[in-house]
Amino acid sequence: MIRLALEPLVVGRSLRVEEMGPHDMRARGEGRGTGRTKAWIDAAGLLDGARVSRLERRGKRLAMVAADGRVLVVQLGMSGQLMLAPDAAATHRHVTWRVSGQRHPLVFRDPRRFGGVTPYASPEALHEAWDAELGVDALSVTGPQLAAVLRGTRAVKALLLDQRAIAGVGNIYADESLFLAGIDPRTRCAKVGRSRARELADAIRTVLRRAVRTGGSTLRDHRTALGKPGQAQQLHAVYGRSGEPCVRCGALLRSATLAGRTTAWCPGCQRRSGAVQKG
DNA sequence: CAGGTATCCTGTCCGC
DNA sequence: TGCGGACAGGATACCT
Repeated sequence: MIRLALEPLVVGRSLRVEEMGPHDMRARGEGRGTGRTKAWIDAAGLLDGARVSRLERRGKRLAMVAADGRVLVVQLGMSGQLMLAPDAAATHRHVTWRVSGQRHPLVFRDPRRFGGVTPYASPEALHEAWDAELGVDALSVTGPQLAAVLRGTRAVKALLLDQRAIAGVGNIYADESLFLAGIDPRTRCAKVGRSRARELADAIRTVLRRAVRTGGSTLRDHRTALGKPGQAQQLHAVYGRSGEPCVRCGALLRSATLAGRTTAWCPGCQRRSGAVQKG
């Protein structure tokens, strides 16, 4: 979504770092302080004077690849925004780039500072890192690919949140995908058979494509790269609806903490694979 | 190995 | 109106 929206606005254009926020952000392998660390200044300033040749995305990470080979990856975390729009909020801006030929700057802002930027010396270095840290991209995951990582005793919900297994699924869309596939989030990975793995892969692609098409889920702060609220939250069948009746079967939706995250599901529609369901 | 928990931050909402 | 606490879209370090 963000990549699709920004691509026509920044590719082929040059960047100037116009402003840097007062705080440093997470830079891989570095701690954070209240002031600016050298790592942060190096990362945030990396694309100063660079011409953007393309944008690449895998999972939740977006890479801006410069014509001279420099690469800057942006991760938004929980509250991050990357936008080129007239109404980008002025607070919590961490990097502001002037984009040649564009009236409005490109802004990376993130109130909670869970996001960050990571510099790479080349596209090769970028891909090497991504291959090591990220699994197959969720927007195009296939049944066999998912089946290959569905091993072990952990809950399938935990696997969906593991970016090394599948890259790009977060808490909302993990729950929505499991609902669409009719799988109980507590199901152990190894209990998910091949056919259900395919159904889950289909569900993940469907849910994410829908979310991309509708601009993502705006619960509060989220905005598209053009500054508009998303609409995907209107499609939520289970996320944030614990206690309400299931849209499919009417049973009351349950919730529990799983893999450290609030998890909602329908006890009627979603079942554990394999053995007979038990309380 | 895998699960739970704490941690990094700020903003918002709710109950008192 | 103010205040404390719970909670939030993510990721990781560190326990057990």
